[in-house]
Amino acid sequence: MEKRAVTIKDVARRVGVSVSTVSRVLNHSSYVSPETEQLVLNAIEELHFAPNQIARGFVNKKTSTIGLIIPDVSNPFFSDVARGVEDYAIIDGFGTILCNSDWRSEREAMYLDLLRGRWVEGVIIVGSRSSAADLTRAIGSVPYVLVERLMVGSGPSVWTDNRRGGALATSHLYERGWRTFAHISGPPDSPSATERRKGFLDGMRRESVTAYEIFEGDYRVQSGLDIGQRIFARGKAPEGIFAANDLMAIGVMQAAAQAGVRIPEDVAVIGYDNIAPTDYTSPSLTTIDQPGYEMGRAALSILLKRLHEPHTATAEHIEFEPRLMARNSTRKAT
Amino acid sequence: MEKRAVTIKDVARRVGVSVSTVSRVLNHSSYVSPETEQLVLNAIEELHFAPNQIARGFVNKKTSTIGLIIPDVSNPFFSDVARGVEDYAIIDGFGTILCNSDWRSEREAMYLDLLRGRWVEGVIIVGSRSSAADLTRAIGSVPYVLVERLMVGSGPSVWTDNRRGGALATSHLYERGWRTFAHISGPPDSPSATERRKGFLDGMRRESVTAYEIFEGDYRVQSGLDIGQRIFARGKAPEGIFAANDLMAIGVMQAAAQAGVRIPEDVAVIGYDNIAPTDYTSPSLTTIDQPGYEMGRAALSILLKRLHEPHTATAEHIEFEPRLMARNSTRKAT
DNA sequence: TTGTACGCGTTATCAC
DNA sequence: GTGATAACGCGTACAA
Repeated sequence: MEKRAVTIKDVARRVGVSVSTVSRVLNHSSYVSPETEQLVLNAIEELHFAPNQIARGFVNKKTSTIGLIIPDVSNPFFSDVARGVEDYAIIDGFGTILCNSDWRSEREAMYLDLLRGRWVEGVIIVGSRSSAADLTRAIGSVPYVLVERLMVGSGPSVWTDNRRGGALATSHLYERGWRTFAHISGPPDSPSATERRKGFLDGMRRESVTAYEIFEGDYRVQSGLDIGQRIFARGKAPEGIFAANDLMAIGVMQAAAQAGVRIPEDVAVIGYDNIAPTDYTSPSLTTIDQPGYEMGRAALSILLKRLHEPHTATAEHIEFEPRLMARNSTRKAT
Repeated sequence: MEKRAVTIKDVARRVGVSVSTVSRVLNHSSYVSPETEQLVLNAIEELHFAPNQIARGFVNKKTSTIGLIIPDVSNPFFSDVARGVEDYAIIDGFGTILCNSDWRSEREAMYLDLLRGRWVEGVIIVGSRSSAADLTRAIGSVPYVLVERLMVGSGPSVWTDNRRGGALATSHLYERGWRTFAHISGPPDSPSATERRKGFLDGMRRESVTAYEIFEGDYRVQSGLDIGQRIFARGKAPEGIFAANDLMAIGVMQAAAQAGVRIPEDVAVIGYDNIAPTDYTSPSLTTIDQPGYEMGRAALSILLKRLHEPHTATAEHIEFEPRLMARNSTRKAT
C-alpha cells in the first residue's frame, strides 16, 4: 500500500526511453524497433508492471470490466452461468464484477448503480424478477443482456423455452403411464416459473387430464420438502410430481423418503435445471436440462458483440432447447 | 454511450461557480454558503449528474473494488465462500471481481495481474496451490488474505485445522466400530488435502490400525467414482472410507450403489466440507463441516481491517473449528 | 467563502 | 522510430 504501484513511467525510466514508446509496445499501436521493444518487455517483466486499466479506461472510455448480476451464486444453476460468463470474459481480457441480488429488485438496482459508478462496459442480468419499468430504469444506458428473463421490448437476451420445457416434463410423466399429477411451481413473480407452469397446464390440457393440483413453492429445497410432506401426509398422493426446479424436486424426494413413499415405484418425480446433484440423488433425478454454462457463455458473446459493434441495433436473442434427461426417478417399474 | 456524460464542470458552469465549489458540496469537504450550495444541488438534480467513480478513485487511489480468486465457483464450497465475501463487501460499498483459477498457478498469476491492473484495493485468494515463491511474487504489493492456504511467512489467513478435521473423521469411523479403512485423498499439491491426509494417518496411528490404504483422488466426483469402483470390484472392501471432500464421497456412494454395496450396512463413508448436497444424498452423508460462508466473511473482514489500518502490520489469522456432522452414511446398524 | 492550478496514469496527436 | 504534450474527470493544496 505504502509503496506506490509501478507505472509506465517507471518502466520508461528504467529502459531510458519515453513513456510513449512504452505505451506503443504495450498497445502495438505503432512500430517500435525490435531492440527497444525487447528492452521494454524485459523491464516490464522485471518491474512486474501491469498497466493501470483505470487510467487507460479514463482515456479511451474502456474499463474492460463487466457486471454480472445473478440471484445467488450458491445456487448451482447460477454458479454454472457465472462460470460460463467468467471463463469467456477473461479470454477477451474482461474482468467480471459479481453481484448477488437475492431476486430482490432493490438490490438489483443498487448493484446497477454500483456497476455504473465503476463504468462497467456492460451488464449481464440473470433471472431478474423486477418489473420491466424498474429494470429499464435501473439499467439506464448501460449495454446489457438478460438471461432467463424476457422483456416486452425484446431486448437482447438468452432464454430457454421454459414453457416447452414444462410441457416436456409433463408429457414424459404421462407417457410413462402416470395419470394423476402435481406441479410444484416456482415463485409467481418469476418469469421462468410462470412459463414452466404454463407448460404443465399445456400438457394437462393436451392429454385431457383433470386430476392435477398445483402447489406454490419458492425454488428452494425447503419448500419442496414442506410441500412434499403435505402431499404424502394425505391419503392418496399424485402419481407424478413435476417440481419447477431441481432443488424443490430434491426436497420432495426427501419428504418421500421420510414418509416411506418409494420413488419411482409409488410416485414419480421430475425436476428442472439439471444441476449436478441430480445425478447423485438416489434414485437419480429425471429433469429438464437447462445448460447454465452455455447460457452464460452465450450471454457474454452477445454482450461483447454489442460492445464491439454498438451501432447494430439488432437485439440479439439466443434460445436454448430444453432437453429431457430421463433418469431413475421416473422409471416405470413395469 | 454516444452522448458525453455530464461532468462536474457542466454543473459548475451551469451555476456559475468553480468546479472546486461543486466538489466541496459533493464531499462536504469544506464550508460552502447555503445559497450556493442550494444552487449547486439544484443544478446537480437538473443535469442528473453522478460523479465519476473512476476519476474519483484515480485521485485518491480508492477503487472500492477487491478481487476474489477461487478455484471454481461451480464447487459448492467455494460458491459459499464467494457469497460470504460478496455479501459483506457490498456493505462497505466494495465491488468484487470474481476469478476462477481452476487451481492453476498460471491462471492465478494471470488474474492477479488483471486485478492489479484494475487497482483493486485488496485480494482474497482461496485454496491456492501455487508455491509460496510464485504466490508471493504474483501478489506483489497488493494487500491480501489467504483462505484454506497457509504461508510459511504466516501472512493474513483464514483456515480450518484440516489435520484435526481429518483426524476427527477417522476417529468417528473408528468409534463407530469399523476396523479397516481407506482414505481417498485430494491432489497432493493441495495444502488442505495434505493436512487431511495427515489427520487420517494420525487417527490410524493413535488407534494402532495397520489395515488401511490410501488412494489419490483429485477432489472431483469422477475420481471418487473411479476409485470406488476399483475398491468395490475387488473382493474385500474396507469397512470405513474417508474421502477428503464431499464430492469424492458422493462419487464413492455412486460406485457403491452400482456395485450393490450397501451404505452404511456394508461400508461406511464420510466426506469433508459439508456442502449442501450432502444432505440430499441417500443415505445422507456424514461429513466434516467447514463453514465456507463464514470463512469468506472472515477473510473479508481481515482484508478490510488491513485496508483501513494499513500500518498495523499484524498478520491476522482466523481459524475455524472443523465440526463433525454425523449423518446416516456412518450409522452403525447394530 | 471561493477560485486556480496541478496531479493522478495512460493514450493520441503532433513534432522531430 | 521516438519524444513531448494535451486531455480524460475529479480532489485538493494554495492563493485570493
